[in-house]
Amino acid sequence: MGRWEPDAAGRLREAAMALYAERGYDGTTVAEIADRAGVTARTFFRHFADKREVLFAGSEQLERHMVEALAAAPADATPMEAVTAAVLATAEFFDDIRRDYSRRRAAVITSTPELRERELIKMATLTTSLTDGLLERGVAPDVAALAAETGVAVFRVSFERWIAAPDDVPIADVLQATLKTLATLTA
Amino acid sequence: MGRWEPDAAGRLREAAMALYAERGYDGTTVAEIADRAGVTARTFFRHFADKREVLFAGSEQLERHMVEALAAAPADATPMEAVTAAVLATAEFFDDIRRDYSRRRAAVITSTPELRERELIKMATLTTSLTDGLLERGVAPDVAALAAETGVAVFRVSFERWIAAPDDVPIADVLQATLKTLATLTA
DNA sequence: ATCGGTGATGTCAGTCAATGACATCACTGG
DNA sequence: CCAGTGATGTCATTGACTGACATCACCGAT
Repeated sequence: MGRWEPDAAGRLREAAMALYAERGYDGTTVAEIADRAGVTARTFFRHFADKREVLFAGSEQLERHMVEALAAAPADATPMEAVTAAVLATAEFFDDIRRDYSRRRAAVITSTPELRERELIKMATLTTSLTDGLLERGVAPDVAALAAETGVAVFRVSFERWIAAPDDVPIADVLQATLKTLATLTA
Repeated sequence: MGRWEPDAAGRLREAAMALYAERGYDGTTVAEIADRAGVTARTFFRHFADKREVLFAGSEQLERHMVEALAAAPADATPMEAVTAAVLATAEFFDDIRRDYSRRRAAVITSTPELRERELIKMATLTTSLTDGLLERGVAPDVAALAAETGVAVFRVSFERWIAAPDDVPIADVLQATLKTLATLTA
């Protein structure tokens, strides 16, 4: 396929993460990322819309997965039950291998305003998708929006906790714990 | 003060809004904005951090105002009562004159991803500030975060409604109505 | 009224993100 | 072995943003 080695996008992702972690986002140029990945800057922009997007490559996949889990929930499930299924489905994306990457990624994002902006809009998009999924299940608009918002909040909080947790704690446990906390809060 | 006319920042704001509305955000260059305002592009960047920020100039002011209103609430007010005071205080910023500007501004923002990102981070910052304000009132962290989030949501929804509402509806009424809806929802 | 300081602006040069147009190479199927 | 396809390289260009330095208006002190 490629002119040389395969998986240029993957190499670009790794190169970007390494350089962002090492020199910071602002201190890294696209040309440097491309060099390290063995391609040109032009190729970088063929794989990623901009310099930020390289850190959010998996997000569409995750979103699709959550929406599918939402749709796959039993027809008689309550809105919150369906959302819970979608949230729990994220566990399949974050195994122990991804944890180290996730940690470094989170560190870079929180320290870079431009990247925090991008993350916020990704979360907003995710919320919209889940809301739409609930609407297709016949959920009332108000309830759908609120349930989706809550689900994304649970995912966000859980993800942060998982990153900060010891290495032997799987994300599934954290998600369950967060959902339990939510239940006690609203009880 | 200025080399020529005063209030260069104000002229830049108006010029930017006019051009964004006319040619779109992407179709407008900073040089064009500066030209219309009678200054150079370099001066634009002395007043605004970047091309996006020119549309969010008043936000720090609004945020400060809300935080002050929050702090000024009676010591025995509940967290939600204090947040309500902060939300209602925004009415002083959006008179009828600002309405037309707000409408055009909203139209540009919703149609430009880059600007939506910036708006999201502004709202996130506002939420953080309100949370901090509540913490200083001795509110428990969980409650503070939730109350702040709710308050910002009310403001956001109200603002959208106000823009869509007929010209004779003041924003204060919309804010009250939204708060009332919230009360019935949580009842 | 003159002088010097201060702050805002202009000028200039430069870096870097991002995009369009076109050439080129690797791989595929016939 | 050849033509087609897709990914990549090359080149040129635009435009956002920054640093360094000069310049001008204004203000207070002399």
